[in-house]
Amino acid sequence: MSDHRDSSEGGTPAMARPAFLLSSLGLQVADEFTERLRPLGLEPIKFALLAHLEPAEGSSQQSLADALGVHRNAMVGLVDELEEQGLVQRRPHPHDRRAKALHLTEHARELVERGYRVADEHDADLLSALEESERPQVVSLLRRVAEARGVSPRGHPCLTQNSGSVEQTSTGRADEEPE
Amino acid sequence: MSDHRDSSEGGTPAMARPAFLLSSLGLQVADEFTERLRPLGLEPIKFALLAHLEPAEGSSQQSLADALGVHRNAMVGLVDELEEQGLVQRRPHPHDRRAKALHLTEHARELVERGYRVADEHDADLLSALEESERPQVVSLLRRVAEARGVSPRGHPCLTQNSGSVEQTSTGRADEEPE
DNA sequence: TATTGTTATACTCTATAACTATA
DNA sequence: TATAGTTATAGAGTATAACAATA
Repeated sequence: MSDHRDSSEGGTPAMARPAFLLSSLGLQVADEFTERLRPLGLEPIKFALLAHLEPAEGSSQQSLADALGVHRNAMVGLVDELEEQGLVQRRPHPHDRRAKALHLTEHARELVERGYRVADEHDADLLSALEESERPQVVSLLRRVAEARGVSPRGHPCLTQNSGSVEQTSTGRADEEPE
Repeated sequence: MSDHRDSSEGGTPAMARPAFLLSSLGLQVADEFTERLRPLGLEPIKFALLAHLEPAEGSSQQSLADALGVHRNAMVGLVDELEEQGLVQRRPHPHDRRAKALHLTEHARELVERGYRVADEHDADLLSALEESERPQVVSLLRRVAEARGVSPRGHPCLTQNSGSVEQTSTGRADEEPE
């Protein structure tokens, strides 16, 4: 099966090139996670939002946006939709009347739980072609590569939206809002 | 260094999840390749086009589009730009007056050569954090995972454009045009 | 003066349809 | 009737700017 025409490419077959292999696999994996999440009515970025919010309820949109690496402008639409889905609520912020305190609904907490299970299944299926003993090996090797290259959770495909504002920000840093 | 706040995520830290690790790394790698290719005046899809054309000069736009997994509509713009860059030429096709036979210029052949070198360097740098002996290990492990999941060069991020036409195609198959 | 949330706008990308000339 | 190349258009996604309320 599969038409391996890669040998026509410049000496090294494409699938023997680490970079090509990694980027191809990475995209396929991201796409598949998106599909697995779809039945829950969530896109990856929305799952990430809910998951980040779960241990930090009451956060402002701005601080959540910072944590996710998205711009606050994009945050508005995300929260709009999640609110329509009955997953988050915007409440007045106790310490800052400009801000909205975000809260999860009970339904959302269930969804986050299910989302993590989907991720667990995805992870398990992903490496199912390898021997039990080999799985921690790849993860460890990949992790070392990722660390050496400064890959952080923040740079994730799903979270890649508008994160760099050119607006006039003098301090350049917003502080955490507790509780 | 790096603020590892991943431990806040549902039991398993994000960077310990194979799927998250792979998709994050994959995106970063793809982005970096794009950057490394930029000085050549090439985007990945254009490099792929030239590289595919190199051992198959005289191909029609349609057959090249099929090989790359892009739609022929998108092909037009790509070839337009490559022609403006003085990298490809559209000549009359010897056997089919509807088609254009694509040919590389001498400059393009040099660029393809340089592009492959960029890819080689990228591959080398990518795994430089690992021991010599570990590098073929990751590649082998990843390749087995990729094969088990049916990941082919065709599904590459760079090549992901409009490949599914809904137009009326009865036979659904175009034949190769030699020489 | 700076920041939060919001809205509107512009810009890029991609997908689809439709046209022409050939087959 | 089907296919190669082309063009135009529509839609999604993303980035930027600007505004009102509040700090």
